[in-house]
Amino acid sequence: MANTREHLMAATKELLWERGYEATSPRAILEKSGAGQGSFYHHFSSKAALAAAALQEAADDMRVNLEPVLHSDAPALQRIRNYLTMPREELRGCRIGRMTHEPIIVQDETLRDPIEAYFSYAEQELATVLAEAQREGTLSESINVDDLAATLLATVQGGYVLARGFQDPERMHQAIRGVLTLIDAIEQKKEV
Amino acid sequence: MANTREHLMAATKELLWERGYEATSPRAILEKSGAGQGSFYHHFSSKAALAAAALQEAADDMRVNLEPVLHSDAPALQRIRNYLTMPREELRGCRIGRMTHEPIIVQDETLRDPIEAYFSYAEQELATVLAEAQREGTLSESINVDDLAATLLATVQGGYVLARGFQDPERMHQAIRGVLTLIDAIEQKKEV
DNA sequence: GTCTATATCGAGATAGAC
DNA sequence: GTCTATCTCGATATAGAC
Repeated sequence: MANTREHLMAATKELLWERGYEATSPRAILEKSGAGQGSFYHHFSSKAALAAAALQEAADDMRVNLEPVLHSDAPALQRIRNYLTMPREELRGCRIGRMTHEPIIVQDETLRDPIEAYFSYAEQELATVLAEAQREGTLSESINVDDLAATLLATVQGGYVLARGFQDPERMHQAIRGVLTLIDAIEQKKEV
Repeated sequence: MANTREHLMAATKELLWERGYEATSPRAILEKSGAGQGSFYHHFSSKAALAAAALQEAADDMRVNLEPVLHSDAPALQRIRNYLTMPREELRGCRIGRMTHEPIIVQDETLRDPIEAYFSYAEQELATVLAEAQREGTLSESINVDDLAATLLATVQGGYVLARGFQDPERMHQAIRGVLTLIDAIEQKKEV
């Protein structure tokens, strides 16, 4: 197989999402990917190395999903709403955010890097769109866009936590609706 | 030791907070608690049974922290602000929320129960205080208090995720500031 | 680049003495 | 109630042949 490496990566991405890092064993990766023992340690020096590569890919996937939503030709504040309401796998949790509570991930530079980079990217992008909304006149200039961007990200991340805690996707939607209501309430109507 | 059981519980609460369920081994619990093998399985039938008891206690602790903040004699909306800004161990994460991403926790009724119960309690309490704010005239009646309560909880939970992802407590504060700003913006000034 | 065999260690629990 | 000994299994690799 020329693409054994890809198979290993794909299996690892799935397993990390489902079980996290510690609970994902090389054995499980081999079974899911169909690769053999030898292939694993031929392509990657360790479980950590494979996981780091898989996390990087997962973060890239998420960027690819986010990009069109925040850069459509809709008005800025509408793009923010679109971000908040974009389809999500509520019960599976966030592939990136779910890793943050494993000490081993947070302590290992290589493993934490893709996570921090993704969050950083997402906050930046959101803040940029919020700043556009200010220029368009729909968002008050008095709002700190970096803070609000963090709030939006946090609401989504926390929404996943609630959905999983209750085992009910609706709990995430509820949190999202709440923040949408706040945004509606502060939206400045443009002169006509 | 008459209170070996308590020592086991206390050690487990700490370890669950720090490492989560799967990564917490009976061995580690014994070392931290100072108890011996025999005591563990004398007092608890399994690791899961001990963890369930420990999670229940942790949730109770959190209730005890929350209660005075939401039931002080401050105006309702101020109590909400106090909730959002109460001191937290940002980098340690939420003792309850951090568990939600472990499949084994979510699948086991006994383990998920204390988590769901705590979230349910917190949402209820927040919603009640928000409804008081509506009666006091500082919060618009058009706001759905259940949705907003979910948003507040989610912001805090997501704030933990961000703080851990960046390994920076400030990231949580940022998210909190953002939602405080929104609340300030929608607050209805009472007639004087 | 992939395979099978082997090694070491800790997890999670049981057994039976004290 | 607590102790020490023991058991079984899976995690995470390494070794060396093909």
